[in-house]
Amino acid sequence: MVRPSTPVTREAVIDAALRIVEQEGVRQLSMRKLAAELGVAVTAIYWHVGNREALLDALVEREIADATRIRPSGRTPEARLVSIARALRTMLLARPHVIALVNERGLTPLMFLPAQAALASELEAAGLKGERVALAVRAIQYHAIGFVVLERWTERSPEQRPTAAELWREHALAAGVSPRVARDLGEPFAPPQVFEFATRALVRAVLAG
Amino acid sequence: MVRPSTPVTREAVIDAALRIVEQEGVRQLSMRKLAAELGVAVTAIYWHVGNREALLDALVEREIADATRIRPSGRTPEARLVSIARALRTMLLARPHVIALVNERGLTPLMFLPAQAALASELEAAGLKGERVALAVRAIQYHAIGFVVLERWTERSPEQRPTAAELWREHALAAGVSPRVARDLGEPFAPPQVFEFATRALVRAVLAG
DNA sequence: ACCTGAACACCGTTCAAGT
DNA sequence: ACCTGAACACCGTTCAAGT
Repeated sequence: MVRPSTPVTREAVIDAALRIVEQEGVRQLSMRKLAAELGVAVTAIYWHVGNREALLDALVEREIADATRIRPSGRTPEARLVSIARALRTMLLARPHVIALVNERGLTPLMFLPAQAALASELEAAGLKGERVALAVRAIQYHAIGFVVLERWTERSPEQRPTAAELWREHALAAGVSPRVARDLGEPFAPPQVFEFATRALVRAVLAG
Repeated sequence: MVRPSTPVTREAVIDAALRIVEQEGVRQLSMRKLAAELGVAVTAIYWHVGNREALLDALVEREIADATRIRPSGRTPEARLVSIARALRTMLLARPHVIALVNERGLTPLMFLPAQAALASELEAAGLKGERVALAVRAIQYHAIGFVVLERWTERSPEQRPTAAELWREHALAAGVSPRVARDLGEPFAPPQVFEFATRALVRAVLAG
């Protein structure tokens, strides 16, 4: 993986680090590995970016700059609000490893400001007033972000050892749940479908007051 | 922190590890620190628990065994469903560091089975049928767990550098949001209140179909 | 300005050896 | 059965020294 004579720049270091972080996760990013990949001594990295912490700062800065502005689409308030939540989900799925880093660095408000503003604006346009607006903004925001975080978790985690299906086969009757529902819960589910369903329900309830 | 002559048992190792994990986080759990705390050589730990990974397995096993069964309370379906979500939140807040470990070890279905069963049972009792039941179970489950994960994140993260208040002071007008709402969004919020509001809204919408 | 090698204080883990 | 010390292969980081 050693690139012989290409001059190493700060940008190149950040590029390489970003690649490792996105592909293998933050824990796999070691200064020595990075140096090896760039074909320089470990200490050269330190000259360019300071240290590991500062390197992660630089990653985060770049990712936040890339975060696209949110543009609501649709004609009804419900559709427009759901479209914001959907955009939030898409943005987070495209930046899997960075969210935690952003948060550690205290830049979460900055990152989610566009989405918050869009939600608030739509909710006011839909007629919501007073303290209910901020409450509704946060409810939708937490719902969307929390959902995606869990969704990513489930994707990344290894196969579950007692399968959901196995568990539901054993416990269905004792739990007072019908066979049909027990079977459904034992099967894998499509996150986008659940996200759409839950978001739509939440938005509708929030608009109804 | 050296306990001189007390015999070190497997249980004592797990106890000490659990204390470190809950107080300082998983990353701070090092075999050497653990050994120092117990007053033995590092390698003694290995005799008792195998290795670091196996030690974390043991932690998780104990925590799952401690996870209390969920007992819905309240008279209306809405109240009972909200009470399950609330119990889920309480359980997770009491076990901050363990959720990620449980998930890495593939034991998530096992941990959340009681809550899933309780939700499914209540939703069927409320008259929901067919595929909508499993969909609703997952919507509520993801909502509750996702919310708490974010809530913990926000608590643990350092002070945010551009304050939400500062950001909202600058951007309020450009974003098309009223001064009142901008001020509200610039202030810190009470997670339990938002959780209650969002959960109630979601549950109501799910029950309405 | 940019890079190197040596060194320090940390890790997790293995292994032969002690009682 | 239970514990030790030495050793190995890893970390992040600093520093004096090179061009």
